[in-house]
Amino acid sequence: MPRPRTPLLDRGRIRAAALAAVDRDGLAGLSMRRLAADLGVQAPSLYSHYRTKDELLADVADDIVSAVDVGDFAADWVGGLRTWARSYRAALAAHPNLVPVHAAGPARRAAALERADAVHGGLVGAGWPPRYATMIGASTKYLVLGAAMSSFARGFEDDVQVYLDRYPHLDQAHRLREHAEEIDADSFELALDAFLRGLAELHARVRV
Amino acid sequence: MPRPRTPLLDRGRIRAAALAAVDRDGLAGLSMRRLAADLGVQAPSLYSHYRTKDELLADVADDIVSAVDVGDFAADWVGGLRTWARSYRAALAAHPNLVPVHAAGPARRAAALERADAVHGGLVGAGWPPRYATMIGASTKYLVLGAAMSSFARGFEDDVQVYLDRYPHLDQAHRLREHAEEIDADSFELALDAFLRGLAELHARVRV
DNA sequence: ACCTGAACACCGTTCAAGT
DNA sequence: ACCTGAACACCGTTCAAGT
Repeated sequence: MPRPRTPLLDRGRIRAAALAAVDRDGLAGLSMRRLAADLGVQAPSLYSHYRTKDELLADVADDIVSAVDVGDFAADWVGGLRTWARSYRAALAAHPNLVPVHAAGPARRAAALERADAVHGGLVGAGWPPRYATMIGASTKYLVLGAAMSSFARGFEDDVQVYLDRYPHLDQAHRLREHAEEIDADSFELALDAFLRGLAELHARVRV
Repeated sequence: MPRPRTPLLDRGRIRAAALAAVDRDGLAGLSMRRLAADLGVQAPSLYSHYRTKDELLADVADDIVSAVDVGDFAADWVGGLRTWARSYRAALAAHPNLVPVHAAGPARRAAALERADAVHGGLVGAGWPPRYATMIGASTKYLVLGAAMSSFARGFEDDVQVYLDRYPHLDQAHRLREHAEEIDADSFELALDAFLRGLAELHARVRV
């Protein structure tokens, strides 16, 4: 096979194909060989563009985080946090199989670091002591990552018999799956609302 | 090799070795071959006791969940939630590499289902409508799983140079790692406190 | 019933060779 | 510079054979 005039691959095409494969087959279902096959090349060709599979996945995750909105801290910090959390959760929930990669932290991923920087700056600018800004950033991330990854509703089986008899309070649990998306979204909104409400109370006390 | 008088393996020993291996090498580092070697047998021997690696991991996860305390709902639901969330987070954080397995949901794991049942019953018994009880259970699980898995503080590098210049508000981020445990624990307490405070406000409104 | 060696169909990654 | 085939050191799981 002669080397083609224009390269067969580039990093963008590899990322797009990897994301599609992870959405389709799950994180465990992604292999460099299958990904290469999707792109019409052999597996080792990928290593001309990405040094490892992990580096590729980190880059895919950073693409997704680019859609997260941290621009609402100017007016008030509660609104800034709410916009951040909602857009963060929406971005992650669109590709739930990739959430474990986000969980690894920003480390050296540029888009993720820019967001962490903006959130911290927004909170400190609103009067939160740096230590609290760190904790609030962490807390919100816990909520978003937990919500995006764990899909409470999808964690139950839809077979009634599994829960009947032994778990009296779970007699409706088999119905969770069919409304999973709605329940997960509503649960996240409830959690965010309660959390921000509690934070606002705390804010008054911390400023003195 | 003759078959020994007493079996070399049993499910309990396999689970204990698997948990130790996951704590040591991470979830990705666990292989049935290495696990078998740790136990002094060949890999296929494991399949006389567990049908698949996934089934083994689900069982290990269920062992861990057995330590979670859901017995505090009798007096008041806020205290019940707090005890549940704290003991849940502590149990998971003791084996953070295993959190993705917990994230898969209770499904058919007995200990996990008993806890889900008790939490739902406790909340409904305290006057929450079933729909809210579901959402509160989900919300709390988001917080716990997110906190146990993502370790906000460990997500940053401890090299100063990585963040300097480009991310002005992250100028202290390289210090996060050395206080990671404390920061993660405090952040979780802050989140739980704010969340419960907000829920208490909501409770008053929902009961009318 | 429980354990073994051999085998099947996979992995991520490296490397010398081709253009 | 980019892609290839071959190879290395692994995987989870199955299965016939042993006791």
